[in-house]
Amino acid sequence: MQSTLRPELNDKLYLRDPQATDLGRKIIGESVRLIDEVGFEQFTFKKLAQHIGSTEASLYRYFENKHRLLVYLVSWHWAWLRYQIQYHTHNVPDPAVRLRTMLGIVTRAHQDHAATTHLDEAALYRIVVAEASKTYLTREVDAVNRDGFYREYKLLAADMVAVVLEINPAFPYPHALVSTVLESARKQLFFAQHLPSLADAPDKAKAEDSVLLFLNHLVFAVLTN
Amino acid sequence: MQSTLRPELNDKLYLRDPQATDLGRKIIGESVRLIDEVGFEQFTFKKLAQHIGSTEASLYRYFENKHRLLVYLVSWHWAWLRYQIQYHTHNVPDPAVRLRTMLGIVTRAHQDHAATTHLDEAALYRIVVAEASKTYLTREVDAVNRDGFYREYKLLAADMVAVVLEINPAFPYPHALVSTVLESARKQLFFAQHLPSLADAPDKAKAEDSVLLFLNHLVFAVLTN
DNA sequence: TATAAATGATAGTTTTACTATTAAAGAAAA
DNA sequence: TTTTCTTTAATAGTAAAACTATCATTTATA
Repeated sequence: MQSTLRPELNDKLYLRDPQATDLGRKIIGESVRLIDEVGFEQFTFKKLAQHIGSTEASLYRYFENKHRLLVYLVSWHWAWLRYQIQYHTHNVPDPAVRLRTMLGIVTRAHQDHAATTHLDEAALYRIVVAEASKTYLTREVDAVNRDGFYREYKLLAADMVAVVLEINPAFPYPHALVSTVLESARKQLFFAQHLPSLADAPDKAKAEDSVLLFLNHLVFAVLTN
Repeated sequence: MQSTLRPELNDKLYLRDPQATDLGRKIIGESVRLIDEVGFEQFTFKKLAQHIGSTEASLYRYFENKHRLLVYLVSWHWAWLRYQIQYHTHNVPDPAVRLRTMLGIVTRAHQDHAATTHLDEAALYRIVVAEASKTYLTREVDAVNRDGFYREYKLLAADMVAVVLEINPAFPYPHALVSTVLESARKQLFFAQHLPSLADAPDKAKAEDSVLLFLNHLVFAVLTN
């Protein structure tokens, strides 16, 4: 899986490839645990260095700053989702079934436990839910976008748009629908945990299932109307 | 309008009521201009103090920190939208028409130019689009929520949920639908400006109209299915 | 006019987000 | 096996951010 996923990631995301060295892999693995624990705002390179027994200066040789590291982690997640989707849909002829599978994977209701990697995927997903918006809600969006840093997300969205159009070629807002669904998947999960009156998830522990039901209902109602 | 809006805002949002004093109103007015200009991350109390000819220490007497100030500004916006909605829907019998009006106001395609206040509403809306998520995407969500800081947003959402249920009382995900629409309204506008491949807004200048069309399509397709 | 409250001026602290320098360690090449 | 290159560690330092504290002064209020 590693060799399948790694080369996909834009090499501008980092200064030095973190997957290529021991320290680099420690940075990735431990940053996921730390950000999940303290949140992105409280997360600093200094703390991370302490956790892995290294120094701030060394970390700066891998990532320009912590924001870039976040973009890297989130991109890794999108690439990983995309891989899972391709794996589970590549020989499914019915586009509706494929879209359903996609939604399952995106909400993580359908989880792959098989190929576990060196990083804690569940923790990474929590990070994506709580922090992914911060990758683009900055003044530097346009500059960052120009460097292709949001490629993984766009590729995932494009794959879904293709299926949407296969189901309903006349649907006039495929891009908006897909990005709304992708954003909503995370937001609804976050709301279920923290602002439950904004969601419809009666059971916090099974929030992912409720969100999946909602999104399925939403998407298929819109596309078959 | 001021007297209608002001008392609605949770008084825990601030340390000293900014609407009650000259300095307070300057803080609100100028912070909207500054945040719109430099973005929330680059915005500091020091810069704001310089802009209004005051000092950092004085600003800290009004707001605990810049995050609370952002929550205040965003809450003001939600309260203001809610006021507009009530004004424009209070004697409209058809819930579908009311919902349509609500969506128009929420996307700001339908604008009220009449009651202009001491703050730049267009700038505030840009702030809401780009920064509102940051009001709840923090480690302190739960604590902040306990203090009722998200009340205005929830009230707005509740109003919309009521109309949704009036149109389709059997619809199983009214809260999720409404919060998805509210979030999507902002996100799609942001995407239209910065990541256009994630939106369906051919004309950047008229993004609000495209977003409104999309949301109307989405909501009524889902509710009448 | 006395008194309280709000603001301004000034200064100081801690933390963050870096950058720079030099030394040590390890790997690869000669 | 020595030389050379690259990577990391250790240490130190800077500028700015995010506050807090103190006290003088202005402004409002009783």
